Amino acid sequence: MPRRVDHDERRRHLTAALLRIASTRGLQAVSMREVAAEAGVSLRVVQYYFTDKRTLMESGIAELAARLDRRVRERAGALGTGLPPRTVLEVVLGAILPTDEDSRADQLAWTAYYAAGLTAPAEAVDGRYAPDALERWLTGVLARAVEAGDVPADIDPRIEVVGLLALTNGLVSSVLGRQRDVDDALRVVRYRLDRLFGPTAD
Amino acid sequence: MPRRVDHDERRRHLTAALLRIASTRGLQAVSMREVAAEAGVSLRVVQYYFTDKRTLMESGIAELAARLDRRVRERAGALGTGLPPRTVLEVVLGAILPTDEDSRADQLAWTAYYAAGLTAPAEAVDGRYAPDALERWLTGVLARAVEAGDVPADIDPRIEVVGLLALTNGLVSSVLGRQRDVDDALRVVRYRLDRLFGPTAD
DNA sequence: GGGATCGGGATACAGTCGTACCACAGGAAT
DNA sequence: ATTCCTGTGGTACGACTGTATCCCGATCCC
Repeated sequence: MPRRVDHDERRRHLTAALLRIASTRGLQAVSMREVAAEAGVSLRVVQYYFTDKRTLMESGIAELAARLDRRVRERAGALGTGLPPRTVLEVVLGAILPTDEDSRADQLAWTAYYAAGLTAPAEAVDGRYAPDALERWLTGVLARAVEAGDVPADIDPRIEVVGLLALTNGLVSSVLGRQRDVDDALRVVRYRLDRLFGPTAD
Repeated sequence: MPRRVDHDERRRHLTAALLRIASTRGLQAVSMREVAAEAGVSLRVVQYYFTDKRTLMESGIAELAARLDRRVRERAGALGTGLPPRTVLEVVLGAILPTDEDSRADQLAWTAYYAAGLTAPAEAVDGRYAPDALERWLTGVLARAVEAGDVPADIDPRIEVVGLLALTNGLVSSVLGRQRDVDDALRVVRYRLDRLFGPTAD
């Protein structure tokens, strides 16, 4: 059989299998054997590329964080710089919402990891995804909007952004739970932005 | 040995033990044996009062829903009727945030159940907690505030309330994850209400 | 007083889990 | 050509799981 093997490629394959299980059957359905079966390999292979289950799980959350981060970064980057702040906010917040099946699956897995981390501080989600960075970035964007007069001068950019991010997270949760669909969630976000930026000059 | 036993009391005791485990060590740490140990009884007793594990778990989420509901209802009720809408909203949303150790524990358990329900549709959280009822109630409150002129006439009470509830849920999540403390979260909620109700006539 | 029933102690069973270990095929290095 | 190392199949072990079964002390009904 194949001699020299690309370990990274192998690991990505297994990690993808792990996340597929996590997003469809939950984190408690993730066992080394299940991952092996999902990836179409033997248990030994999973053991070989991830010595521990802990290592395996960490690989899962790392990949997840990378995916979510990439999704936001891609959409923001695809629009270039110099966009109106209102557009930046809408695009970034919209990128967080689970708009297609892939992002829905990732957000499901992310939620599972987050919940697990809440009651297992050791393996917490921590600053992996670094929402703080996002928070700081958007706060800067909004602060510039204040200076430009796009937005009432008496707002607090920091608290506005914290609120917008919390709002979006809350909407994600309700979309995942199917209490609301994505379009409704987007409508709520746009409504908030409309009220923040005044009458829409759309 | 005690002969006739209060089954409901027994079940409440066991359910409390279950929730204690769920909120500290997570839902995956909940086994019949662990619940028995936490409650100081034998495995057989847990089996006796909850034939299934499924039954046990359902008792847990039912109790949780009752607690969260009671918390909101108590605080709102303690203030009587005829309060200004702004106060009602602040009190109700504040009652959702985990302000003390008990409510924090309950929200942790709730989050665990919610996450589990997302990937196990069969035993989903469903309409148990009925946030829809809350949503409708608050929408009515806000609609009356519009009529009374306490609030800009061009707002959409329904979307405002959906946004406020999503915001609060998002804040709960970040408070549980210790990215923010409760006071910060309360500040964000009050800030939003200030912007909604205009200059605070505090 | 004698069943019958309730409450619960003890233990067993089959399954799944993470992990460890042994064996071995086959290219790499010498 | 021999040796060594890498990748993988198979399997075993001990811990834990939910569930089932057997048993018995105590109280209630008659």
